[in-house]
Amino acid sequence: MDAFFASVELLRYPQLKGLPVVIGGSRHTPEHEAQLIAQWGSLDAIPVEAFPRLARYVGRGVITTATYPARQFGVGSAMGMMKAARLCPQAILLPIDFVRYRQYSRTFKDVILEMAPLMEDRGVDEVYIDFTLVPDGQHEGGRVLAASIQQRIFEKTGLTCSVGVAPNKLLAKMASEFNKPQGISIVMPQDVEHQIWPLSCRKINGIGPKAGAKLQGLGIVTIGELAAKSLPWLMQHFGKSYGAWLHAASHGQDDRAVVTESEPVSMSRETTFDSDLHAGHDKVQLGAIFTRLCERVAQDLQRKGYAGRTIGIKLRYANFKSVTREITVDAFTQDAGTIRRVAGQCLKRVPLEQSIRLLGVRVGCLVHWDASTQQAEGAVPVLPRKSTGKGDPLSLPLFD
DNA sequence: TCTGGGGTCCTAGGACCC
DNA sequence: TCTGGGGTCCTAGGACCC
Repeated sequence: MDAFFASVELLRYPQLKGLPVVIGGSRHTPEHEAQLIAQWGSLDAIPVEAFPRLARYVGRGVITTATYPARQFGVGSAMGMMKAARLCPQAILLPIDFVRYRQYSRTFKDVILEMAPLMEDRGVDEVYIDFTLVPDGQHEGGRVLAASIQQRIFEKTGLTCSVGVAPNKLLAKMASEFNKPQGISIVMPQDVEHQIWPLSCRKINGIGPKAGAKLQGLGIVTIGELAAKSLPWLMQHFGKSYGAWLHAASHGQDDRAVVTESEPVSMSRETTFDSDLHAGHDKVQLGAIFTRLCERVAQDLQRKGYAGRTIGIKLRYANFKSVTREITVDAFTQDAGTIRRVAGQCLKRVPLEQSIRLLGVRVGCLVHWDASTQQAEGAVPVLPRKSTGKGDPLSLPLFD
């Protein structure tokens, strides 16, 4: 989806079309929306001058999305708000409304599922679609189906998206970036040399800041330069696994399937404080936040029907260094009190001299859970045996 | 310019078992 | 007097993605 969060906001504030708008910082609340409607009659009646500007923002947030006019100023997602404010102080700042974005996410994905049932969810604004067996999926290299998906999504939501069509997910993802917004790009295997090789390595999904910097240090900037390196050379510098992957990716090779079903591995809640807190001085406040995080994770587990037995915490110090601790217990749980108790044990094993900027709680090793019977549903992972095996005929040593 | 929140996967060492 | 080989699980950290 093109500038997804911002585009959803423009649907309710059409008067902001064409202007630099960024989403981030605070959360949308129904109360604030009600107040705006009371004041102006309707949301689309609010004059542009009345919207808050980025320049006024004070705090720790990051930009989640910027409209294309805002991107002209160098503002982009994941950028700190204070930096963005310097680059484009006049940009209009809107709070994040995840509830609404999820609704639009569900809608556009349902549109796609009607047209092409093999769809892999890649988050709130992105999917992979298998065109292979869809009627007309091969017409004009996929362009016809891509265009009709775009049109149906626009009819249902008023939102635009960009589509990349290619023989695998790696290339399709890259192709989808070529013509944003509202673009369609097709990459055939024989196009890799002239369409992919000139691009920066960082355009490959899976090469991030660290790998990108390491590659640059080795004199490799473009994908073509990466493709020119031998497999043994890459494995020598990046390890067997990642090296082999780099080699394949640089040649446009990717055999991952489109995965239509998946189970969650963990659920977590975390929060960054408005200002740093200290375990000694702010004990009461931290305790309340900690308990609240445990309650929220428990609530998430219960709502979605899961329980877990690995309970962990995350802590980020004022210097941005993070530590994690986790404990795996015998019994699965989705209970806030149990989570709080075990997470408390984790917290005891972490140094607390420094000030803290973030606290998080995580539950992993999940199973489907029936709250009424307090039992796992379906296949339960086998718990490791705690016994020494003494007296168990099946565990007699084969040799000494 | 100090950097959100929710995830996944990988690596590597140690415990423990046969 | 230093000592095999295979496996799984647990833990901590880190890279990366949306």
